[in-house]
Parts: sequence; C-alpha cells; structure tokens
Amino acid sequence: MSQRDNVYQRIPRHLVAVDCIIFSYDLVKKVLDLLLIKRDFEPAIGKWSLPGGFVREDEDMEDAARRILYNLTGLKDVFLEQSYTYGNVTRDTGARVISTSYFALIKHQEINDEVKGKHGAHWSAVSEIPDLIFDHNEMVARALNELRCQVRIKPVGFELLPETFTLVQFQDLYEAIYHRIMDKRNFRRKILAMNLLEKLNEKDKVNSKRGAFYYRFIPEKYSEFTRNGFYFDLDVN
Amino acid sequence: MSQRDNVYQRIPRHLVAVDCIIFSYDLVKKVLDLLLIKRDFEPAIGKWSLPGGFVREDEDMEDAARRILYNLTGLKDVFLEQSYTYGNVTRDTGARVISTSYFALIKHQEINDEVKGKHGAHWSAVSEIPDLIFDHNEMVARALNELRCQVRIKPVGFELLPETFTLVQFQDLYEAIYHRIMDKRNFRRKILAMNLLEKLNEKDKVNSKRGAFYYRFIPEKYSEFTRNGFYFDLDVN
DNA sequence: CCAAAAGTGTTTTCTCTACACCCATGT
DNA sequence: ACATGGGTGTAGAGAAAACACTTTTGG
Repeated sequence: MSQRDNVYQRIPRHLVAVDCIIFSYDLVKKVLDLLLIKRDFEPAIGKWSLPGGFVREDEDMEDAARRILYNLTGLKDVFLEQSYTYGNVTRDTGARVISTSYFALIKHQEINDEVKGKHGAHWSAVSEIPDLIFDHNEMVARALNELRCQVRIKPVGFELLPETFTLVQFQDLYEAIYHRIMDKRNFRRKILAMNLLEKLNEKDKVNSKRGAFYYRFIPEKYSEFTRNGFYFDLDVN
Repeated sequence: MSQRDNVYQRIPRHLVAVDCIIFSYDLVKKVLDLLLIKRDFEPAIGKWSLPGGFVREDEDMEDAARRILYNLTGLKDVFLEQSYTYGNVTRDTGARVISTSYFALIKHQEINDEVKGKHGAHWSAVSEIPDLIFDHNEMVARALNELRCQVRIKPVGFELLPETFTLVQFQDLYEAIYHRIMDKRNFRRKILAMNLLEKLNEKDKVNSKRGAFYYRFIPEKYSEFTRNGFYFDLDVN
C-alpha cells in the first residue's frame, strides 16, 4: 500500500469485481449469442455464470474487464462499454462483492476457440439463456436493453459483423437484436441514406445463386455523422 | 467480518465511494442547478466537490447515495438513479477509490436550507459549474447528458417542478435542460396530447396580470403510457 | 389604455409505413 | 426452365416544423 493511502486508513474496504457480458452474432444461425462459463470456484461452483473476476489493486476497472475478456477470447481492442454497477450487500452469496458489468461486442469468427475451450466457455443464444448465478440474469437483461438502445444511436452493429457483409446479413443482425422482422426495402433505404456503407464489387455467393453484394463500414463517414449530432435510427416498428 | 467472507479472504479490497449529482430547477432564475459542497477533508480540502461518501460495510450502494442525499438535504424518497462508475487507479489523488455516481432530481422548494447550510452546500447553475476535484466535472457532464436522454423517455421533468405548475414553467424547464428555445405552440400541443396533465382551475398570477393556469401531473396516466411502450418525446429541435 | 405575458390554428414539409414484382444465376 | 434468394420504387398517412395574432388584466 502506498503512502498516499494513509489518509483513508480507517474506511472499510470492499471486494470489487467486474463481469463481462460478451455478445456475438452467429451469421449462420442468425442469433445473438452470449458467452457463458461454468463457474470454477465456490460458492455456486459448476453453475452457469458470466465471466468475471476481481479488480486488482493497481488496475483500472476497465482494464480488469479487458483482462478477463482477453483471457477468455484471446482478443484485444474489443468494443467494451460499462453497463451498470450492482452494489447490494447480499447479491453474492459468498461475500459482499460489488460488481460492475461491462458489455462487449465481438466478431464470432475472430474468437480463439482454443483459449475459449480451456475455460469451459460456451455460446448461448440470448433467447435461451439458462439460469445464471446471483444477479447475472439481471445483468444480461440490462445489457441487452442497452445494446438495443446503443444500436439506434451509434453504429455498434458493425462490431458484430465481419469486415465485409451483405445487406441481408446486416438486416438479419438487426432482426436478431430486436427479435422483430423489418421491411427489407425500408431498411435498405434508411441504412444507405446514412452514407456509412461502401458497396464493394465482390459478391457473397454462399447463400444464393445470384449472390449478394458485400458492403463495408466506413469509419471516416461516421465521424462526420457524430460531429453533426446525427441520429442512427433504424425503424424498429 | 462474517463467516461467509472466508472464501474470498486473499482478494484485494478497495475503497468504494458514491458521489451525488443533485439537480434542481430554479423557477425564478430559470436555470438548472447543481448542489455542490466545499470539501472538508484532505486531500483537496476547501475545493468544490460533488457531495459523496464511502460505502459502509453493510450498506447497499444505493442506500449509501440516499444517506448522503439525506444528510445534505433532509429529503427522503427522492428520484435517484445510478449514472456511472469511475474506476481508474489514479482518479482520486488521495488513494485508489472507486466511485459510483448517482444523479438525483429534487424540487428546489423542498430542500431544508438549514441542513444544507450546515454542510456548506451551494447551488450552482449547470452553465457555470466551477472546477471540481478529481473527475467530478466529468461526472456532471455524463449525468447531465443522461438527464437529457431520460427526460425524453420518461417524464422525469416533473421531479423538478412543484406539485402544480404552469405550462410556461414547464416549457422553461425544458429549455433550461436543453439550453435551447422551443416553439410554444408545438410544445403545448405535444405535451397536452400525451394526456399526462390535468388542468386545474387556479391560476398563477405571479408572473402576469392575466395569470396562467396551473396543471398537475397525473401519475396514473403515466402507467398506461409505459405499458403501451409510449415515448415521451418533445421536439428538441 | 397600455404593457406584458398567456393562449391559440393552419399550412407545408418531411418522414414513416405499407406493399409486390422483377432479376440473376446454378442446377 | 425453374427454384432460390437478391434487389428495387411509389403512394398515402401521419408527424414535425414554421409561423403571428388575439386575449386578459393590473396598474
């Protein structure tokens, strides 16, 4: 403990953890996935849980979340955002633990399956999430809600897709996030009107004979976008 | 320390605090205010600061925020919402303190000035916030942004007004929150179309000879509102 | 009677929504 | 030639925005 801590010596201290809500999108099954682990220590060992861990003494809280994320997926530079802090005395049955949840968006195909397997992590469709320990189901619900809000304001959807993707895939993603079907023509008109996408010359021929054009997100365009206080709002009705 | 804590004995513990961003609306000056205090302990004693305090051992985090709020204002049952958790190692120059900020909305006239005075608390217009300690200016900025978002989705504005208020006052409040003037006719049409307000027979004669009708918020109407997934969206353009 | 604030409608523009058929290609 | 998924346009309804004058009343 460093010298400067003297001032606060008599104050009670707390266990502080972070929990990660790791979303990904399965292009094939067309579902939004969540990465869950089997908890490997007591209490509640063997139960499904969000990946999490304690914040170290000289570690920024966000760094703690990134560390956990890295250990589980092998990924750095991931989209990560703080969600909410759960601070009830009895929320963890093992001890009083204050936990801040973070939600991450990763690309399904980028994950290192070897690393993932080592920790007993599994993808679970958000529509079929099992009972999780403590208040983790609540954490997921809140994060999912935040994801739905964010996706309307910022183009975070691109974090869940490969570099290049078709408009059909893009729409499928939105339909998975909102659990709702959208009108193809309206969706395309709106998304293209935002001028955030560049049409490429290659086609994806996996899903149809005709093939669908690939598009690419243009981050530079997005800067203009936010500078002008733009609103990334797709019809969700 | 209770028995159940044994499991986690070797984990490092942290100082955890809450800071309160207490908004209020000054009907006369027509500005959004923030309650600030002069910090009364080291480090940074004497500097402007958000009111805050450490989370006790057997205290829910939200309760800690309510305790601080109560000590400063004498108010219970206040609108209070968690904003964000600041977890950088060096954010507090005295020690590593993790702090969660909460924002509160209180009615200007309900505050107990005696209690407030005792703690050296002062109102400051949000447009003229002084330099605050640590990352408190950032906390305010984030909370203000959240307030602006919330106010579009939920009718939280009513938390800042007296029981009865005129439409002029209501619009003034919105203009103060958004720092923007709005069209009187459009504003009134929209707000009345929501059916959340009951027109009373009394008039406020303070600000005009003709007098302006008082209105009252009807919470029951609001329940219908949210059940149907309604959107409380005033034009902010 | 006049100053000062409250209250009130209409028109135009834009955005949202609903909707159905042709296109390209591999088999 | 046909089955499969990809791609396109338009008309109607509803919401948002712009805009200026009349009303009330205390002094």
